[in-house]
Amino acid sequence: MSIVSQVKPLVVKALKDLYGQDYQESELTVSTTKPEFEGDYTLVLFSFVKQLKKSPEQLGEEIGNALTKAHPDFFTAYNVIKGFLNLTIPDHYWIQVLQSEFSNKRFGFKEANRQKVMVEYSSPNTNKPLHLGHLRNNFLGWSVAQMLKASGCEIIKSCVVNDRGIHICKSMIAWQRFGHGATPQSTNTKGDHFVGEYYVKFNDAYKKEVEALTAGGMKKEEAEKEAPLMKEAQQMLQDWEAGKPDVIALWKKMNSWVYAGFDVTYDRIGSDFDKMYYESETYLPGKKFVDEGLQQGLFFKKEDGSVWIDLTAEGLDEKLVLRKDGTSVYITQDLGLAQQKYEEFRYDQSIYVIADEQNYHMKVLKLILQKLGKPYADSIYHLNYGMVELPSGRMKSREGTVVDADEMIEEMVNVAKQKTEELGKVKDFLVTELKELYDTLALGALKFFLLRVDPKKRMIFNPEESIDFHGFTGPFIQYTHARIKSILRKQSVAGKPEPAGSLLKLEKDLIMALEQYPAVLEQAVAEHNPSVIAIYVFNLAKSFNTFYAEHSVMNAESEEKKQLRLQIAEMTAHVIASGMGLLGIRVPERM
RNA sequence: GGUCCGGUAGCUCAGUUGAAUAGAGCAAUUGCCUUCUAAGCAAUAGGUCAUUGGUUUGAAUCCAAUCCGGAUCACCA
Repeated sequence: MSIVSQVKPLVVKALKDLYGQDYQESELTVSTTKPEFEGDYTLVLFSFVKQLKKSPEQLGEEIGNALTKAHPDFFTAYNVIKGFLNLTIPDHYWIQVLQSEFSNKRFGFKEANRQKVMVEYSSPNTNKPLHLGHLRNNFLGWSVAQMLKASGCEIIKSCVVNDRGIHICKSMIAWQRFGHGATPQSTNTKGDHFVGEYYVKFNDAYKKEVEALTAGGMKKEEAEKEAPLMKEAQQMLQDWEAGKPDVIALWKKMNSWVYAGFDVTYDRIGSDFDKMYYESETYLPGKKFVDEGLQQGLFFKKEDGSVWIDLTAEGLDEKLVLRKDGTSVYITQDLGLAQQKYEEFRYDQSIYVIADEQNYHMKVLKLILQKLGKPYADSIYHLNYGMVELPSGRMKSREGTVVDADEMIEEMVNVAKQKTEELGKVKDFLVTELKELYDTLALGALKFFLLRVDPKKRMIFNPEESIDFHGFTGPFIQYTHARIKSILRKQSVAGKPEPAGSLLKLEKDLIMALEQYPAVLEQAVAEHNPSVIAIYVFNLAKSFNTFYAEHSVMNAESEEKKQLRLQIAEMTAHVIASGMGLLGIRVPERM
């Protein structure tokens, strides 16, 4: 149990005993004491002033006095400054916390709670390679799943592959026209990049066709519809839906190239899935929702045969759920997929990791399911995150301003290699060890960079400045871990160390920080927010480095001190590794 | 235009269930490697918390209005 949750009931009781007033724990503000004041935890007194009709100073004295008298083992001192009661918790209490948890690898984690949570993330298109935005999605989804697992949930990670539609046909047309039988193998290109190039080629050629038509006097809008390439793509989509064998064969071939490419990237970044869904298989079942909605009178049919739902009462618009030609739209597919997922897994919660540009879509999806009375409707949670932008603005595939995921990782590995070589600390590493270290550092830097910011916020990525390896970064934390491990290799913790009397300030700071890990985890899970962990782990690492520069572990003043510091070091390493693990970041033993 | 999100140091971001002098990192300046890894530590400097008004003992945080930026409101997915 965290300190705060132990302090609060004692304060409530003191208030009751002293003034006969009942307060809820939620009415109390208890936080760690600011470093410039004496004490460990602080109670804010202002909120009682009015009701109890006493000055803050007087209240502080009375409560502080009562607490230290009633619990001399827990509160050893207090002071009152302005409206704040600062309480001191004795060293032996902190030492006890340390000794009971320092070797607990599951510190902060919870036992299984029988909650089943589905996390859908990544969800790529098969017509282009992954970019920086996808990486944010992947890292976020994977991390949130890991956090939920640590909090006791059973997790099903799923991925919906967008493998059908007009955009896929564009790549196919372009390859037929311009490919001349080239393959990823023959051109030595990663499959997803190979197909992505044809998507770009299509758009270039299409643009030219449109220009030619408008030059001939046609309106732009009309030209965009009449361009031969577009007509060809549309025809291909129809052929695909009709199951025309040669089109299906081409589609399968090109998709297999893309999947081979994706697999390499997923493997590299550590994304994995328990269940794959393909839109080519799930886009049809949604249609039965349309019948259901019509029967319930929830949907209505327009004269042209298209089906709609009226959400104006909810402050939204009329939303199309079925085209006039009877084919399904995006929302129809998603309705069907939600049902399919629920039938298969009977989840308690279903988390969709999708960018915030789809907030409206997800709102409508949930609303429709609620109106249809689906039992799983309320358990849908849209974990929305902001776009990753460049200093010049939003990334656009068509304008070639996307930061490609594979290239990004490669560049990070190069930076890691270069910096490591400059420092020259790992000359005795084997080639395979070096490779692993560079990967660990590169991905650590990249993941930390993308996860340290609140997911809900848009973030700006500046490729000029690239990603740093100093300060608030993954490598900084990884370095701290390696430092600790270096000590522990030289001197391991003895079996049953004795309490070491009083604590120095920096020792206590570290134990206090470590003690907060479970509470931090809880908050991060509640908010579905890995950045809470990232910030915490960074501050912990910083505290350790401050301590490290000031005090020696190996040459501590006494054997007791040495054991105490070894315990602190070991627990710090555990918590760093644990927290980073929840972010999907590995920590090296040496670097 | 409707709806939603955001605006904090030169830059990137914390802090937003109201609480002490608004915090980090980067960039800048300055010290510290003969003892556990200097990818580190310590220090200096940098702020009209978009603006105005309100609520409050107390506001970056809550409310209202305004300004600026973004997303979305497709028979695309």
